[in-house]
Amino acid sequence: MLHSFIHELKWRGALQDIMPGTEELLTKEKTVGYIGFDPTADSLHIGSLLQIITLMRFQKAGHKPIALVGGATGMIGDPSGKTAERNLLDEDALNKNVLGIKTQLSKFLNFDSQNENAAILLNNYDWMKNYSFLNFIRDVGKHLTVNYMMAKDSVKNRLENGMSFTEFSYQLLQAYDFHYLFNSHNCKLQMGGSDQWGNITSGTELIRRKGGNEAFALTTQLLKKADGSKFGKSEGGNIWLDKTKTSPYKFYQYWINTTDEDVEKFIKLFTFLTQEEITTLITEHNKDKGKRILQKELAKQVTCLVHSIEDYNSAIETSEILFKGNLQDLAKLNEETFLDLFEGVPQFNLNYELLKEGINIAELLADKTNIISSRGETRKLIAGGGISLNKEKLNDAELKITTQQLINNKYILISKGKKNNYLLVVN
RNA sequence: GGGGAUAUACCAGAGUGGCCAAAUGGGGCAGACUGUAAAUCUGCUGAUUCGUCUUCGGAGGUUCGAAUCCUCCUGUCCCCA
Repeated sequence: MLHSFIHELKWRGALQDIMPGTEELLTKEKTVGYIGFDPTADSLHIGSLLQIITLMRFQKAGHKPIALVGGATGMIGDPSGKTAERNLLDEDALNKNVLGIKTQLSKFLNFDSQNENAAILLNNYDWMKNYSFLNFIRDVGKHLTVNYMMAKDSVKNRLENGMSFTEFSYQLLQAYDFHYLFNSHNCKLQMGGSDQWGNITSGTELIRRKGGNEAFALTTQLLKKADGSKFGKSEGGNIWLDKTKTSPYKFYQYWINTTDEDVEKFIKLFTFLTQEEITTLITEHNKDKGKRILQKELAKQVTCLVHSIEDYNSAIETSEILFKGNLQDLAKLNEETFLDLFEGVPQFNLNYELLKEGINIAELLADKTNIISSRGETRKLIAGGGISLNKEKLNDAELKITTQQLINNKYILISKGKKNNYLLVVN
């Protein structure tokens, strides 16, 4: 059981860098390992999902995971991968973010203390808050040279345009975290995305220089989509794990839309299906790619992991109606089902009086709601066949919308293109 | 401190008195094809009551007319010291 972790990361294509000796360590003993999450928002997004899953695999392989929330490091801001100095978060926001992220993380790992390898959730603010600056630079700063720190990519890339001392010190803080966990929790391994390699090795270096001990590191691939765009973004922004920020429907849609080119890679990275199961799926998929077997399975697995089977089922139902349904299907639904189905669809409330008189479609979409940014744009879209009302394509840009168009005397479904749906709720 | 260059829409980048709401490319959005994929092709991409109105770093000015000329200011880059 213990030997399988690295092997698994490898066949899944997740492994980027690994420090020599790491595999031996993991084979030899039940290891404590950690990954840090900085509280830059009150929810994690799917960019962090791979790290969460890595911790889960780590635990499943019999090791003991620590999920570290960076309440302290989050106050500083990690310069890795950033081209410009960032604004500091204020304390209130930070506290809120820490709390949100803690709640999320606790869903994914097994914290049952009955288990020998129960996960632990820690916040580095707890050991940093009373550490004085003077003591820190004496105890920690003395062990790493500026020369060493400057050699890191995260710093080098910023020398041209400047970087505050604050961000420069980030790697020291992260290094100290590792050192602290090494001593307090016997944590010998730090994992993370490949952009964290520099920060992580600062940690192993600190552990070596300060106590003469050996610690280990591995990083996972930084994901990019086949078209070069950033993974985890859609036109609406980040895909969040929090369902109030990204509805399970939208979440499901993100995964179902994975291109053929990416889907094999993603299903290996983001699911817990076995190698055999995945091989079988790939074979099936290749027989008829039009069936999108891999996309469907990927979307199912990830939606169930992050949300729930119920959320997955309603995402499917909503998708069915939105992509294959027609006006009759919509009209058949009773109110409760209707609202359930469209829970994940952006909604706008309208006053019934507006429709009594009838309102121009362009005014409705551009002024009364912000579905489309301007009236001119709305007209152009309608002229190009890009707008549907209750699943029926519009061709008249001067159309008056009245209560006649309401489904169940209350709803109007607007579609912009094939994939963007909006529900107008009229009261 | 001295000299020079440059600032144009989401980005890159042309435009150097009227034909400029501003070429072209990328990106984005929509349509066709398809499989809610990719590639390809087509249209759109400042607002508008379609008469106009606001826009080319900022503020003034010249002119019948300014992205384009002049003055000042600001930002960025380069060279010399």
